[in-house]
Amino acid sequence: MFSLSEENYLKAIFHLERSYKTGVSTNALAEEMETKASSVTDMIKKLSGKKLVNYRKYQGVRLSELGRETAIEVIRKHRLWEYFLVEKLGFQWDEVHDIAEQLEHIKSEKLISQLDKFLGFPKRDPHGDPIPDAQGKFAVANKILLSELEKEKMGICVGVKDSSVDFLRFLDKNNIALGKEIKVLEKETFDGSMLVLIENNELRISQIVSNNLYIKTN
Amino acid sequence: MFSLSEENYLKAIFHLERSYKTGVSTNALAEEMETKASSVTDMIKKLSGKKLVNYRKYQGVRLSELGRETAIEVIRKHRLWEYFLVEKLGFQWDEVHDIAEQLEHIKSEKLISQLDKFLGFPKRDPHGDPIPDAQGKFAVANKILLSELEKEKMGICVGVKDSSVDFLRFLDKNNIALGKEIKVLEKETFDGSMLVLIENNELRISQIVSNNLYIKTN
DNA sequence: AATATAATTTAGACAAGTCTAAAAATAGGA
DNA sequence: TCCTATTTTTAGACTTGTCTAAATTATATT
Repeated sequence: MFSLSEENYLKAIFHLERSYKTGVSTNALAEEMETKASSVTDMIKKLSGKKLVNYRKYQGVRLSELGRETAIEVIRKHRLWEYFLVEKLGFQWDEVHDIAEQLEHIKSEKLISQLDKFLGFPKRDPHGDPIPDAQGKFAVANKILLSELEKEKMGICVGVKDSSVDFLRFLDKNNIALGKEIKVLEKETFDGSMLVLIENNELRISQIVSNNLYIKTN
Repeated sequence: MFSLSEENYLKAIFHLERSYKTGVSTNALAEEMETKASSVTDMIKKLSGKKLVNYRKYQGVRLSELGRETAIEVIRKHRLWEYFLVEKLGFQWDEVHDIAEQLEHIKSEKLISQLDKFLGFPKRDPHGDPIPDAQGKFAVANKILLSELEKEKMGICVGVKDSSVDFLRFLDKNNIALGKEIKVLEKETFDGSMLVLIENNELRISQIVSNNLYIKTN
């Protein structure tokens, strides 16, 4: 249907649209795709010709309905494969991204529907991100950043914002994992750090970390 | 490491080397790859430059040691994925080839070793073909064509030579599957057909079929 | 051994996706 | 508003893998 490159662009635009509500700029897309702005312009024209994006010169791009559906389908595949790699093949959550980047481009509807069934229709991938269902519907977010959690309140780790290998390794090293309960003991105003309790261990956490960890409350 | 196209050529040369012991001809490779002879020549030059094949103009190609190892690694991946699709995801054996053609090019050593372990280190894929182990060793063949089986002798179906969808469908329709015991009741000399017994059913089989079905004896 | 036919290679072109360098458009500050 | 800095687009080139058409080499037949 669509090429590997086209799918990757659609995915990147989808993710960037959260921050660029009025349209994703060429430079932002170039940085996300680790390529040059001129290459982005070329590809945008192609996507536009295929009715996958809406584009007016110098005004940035936005996904069309078709483009959004396609992007969500790729994201669905990516997250299902990540779940498979962790739950069935015993990978760590910081090892799966690059492999899923390849697997997400395999073309077979039946493969994905059977995989979904085999995995028990999981709702979230190992990083806590929702897995779209076959109709493209996401589970609702219902999560806040740890940094937004008030003193003395508690919640459960449900996801990470930054899923870089370094950050995931840091979390593992400090025994922070999805599903674990976390309680805010103290918040320092001057540097934004906080003291938290996780499995009876007190831990001081920087603002950078608390800004990258999602918590489900109540 | 190597491109998708390069891997496909190596795999094709590997398979053709069984019939073309002295070197695989350009035309044979072109037919196998469903491309033109001139494209094959171009690619062979590239493979030769990468020390994957031995090539002298007009003399056909043969895999180098490196080329053979690479081809076997791709075949290992293909067959492990086929096994996964049938045994874990519930696919029929005639549906898996095209999907495995895509999955075989995913690059990750750990993915394959973990998949192998998850599947219980299977020795044969759903078509009865041996799955090379991590060192590239194949299980020994020990099989003959049904057409070579003598009257009154019996054996077990272990594989197919032609794994076209049509042929696999035909086998399913006639209740012939891998692992089933088959006995030759009669052989007709004039048309090569034979009467066989499979699960208490008598069945007349043409020579074309018996030439495409592998049997393990004793 | 000469010649016709078949197989193979070469030459030049094309599409996809990328790049560099230059041109054009936009945005922000005086 | 005008000018400058930034962003974006265009033009032309390159790589990979493919193609057609023509040239070359090998094979087979007499």
